[in-house]
Amino acid sequence: MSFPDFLDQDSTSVARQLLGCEFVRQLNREEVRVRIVETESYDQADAASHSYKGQTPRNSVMFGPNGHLYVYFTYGMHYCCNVVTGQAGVGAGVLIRAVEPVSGQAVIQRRRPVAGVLVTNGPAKLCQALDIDKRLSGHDLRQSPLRLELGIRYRDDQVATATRVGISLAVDELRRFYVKDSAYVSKYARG
DNA sequence: AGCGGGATTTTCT
DNA sequence: GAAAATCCCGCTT
Repeated sequence: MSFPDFLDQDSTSVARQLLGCEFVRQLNREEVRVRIVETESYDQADAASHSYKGQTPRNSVMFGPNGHLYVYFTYGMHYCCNVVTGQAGVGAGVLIRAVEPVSGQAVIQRRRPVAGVLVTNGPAKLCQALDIDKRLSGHDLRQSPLRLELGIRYRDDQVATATRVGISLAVDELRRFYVKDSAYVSKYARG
């Protein structure tokens, strides 16, 4: 598998295309592979984005080269991770909201001893499962110990578009994408 | 199935 | 000093 070649595009377009891509995490000689099934896009013109008010020490990774990982700490307790998109100098990225395990389930289970889909069906849960924290913020996803690879490709009829979760600004924008038939999605649109 | 609160600390006003 | 791109538990319908 190879590294995605579309990360220089608009973050909303990238968010759709990241569905089906895979994270490969090296943890103490063991490999964990997960497939991305839910994403949200953020960029500088977006009032809900960390980058909306310009570059700060916290969000500076979003303004760097695409293909790096932006990890932020929130609610006093949780880490969430983004794939940085677009051109350097512009603050944009895609929040990874849910993944489904492909291999290395035993390692995930050890880090998150909960049942079923609860292991990775949310942005902070998957960071806990994959041992992602601030140490990996700014990491280049072309390299170990955390790589991003092309995986499977979903057809448009397998993908739902929806509003984002957990924000109070720009709440109506359709910037969230998820795989309709995945049990690991954090929140399904009502209907 | 849905609501409400507590945990806990970084970041910016 | 308040809010935060969340999660988990307990209680109510």
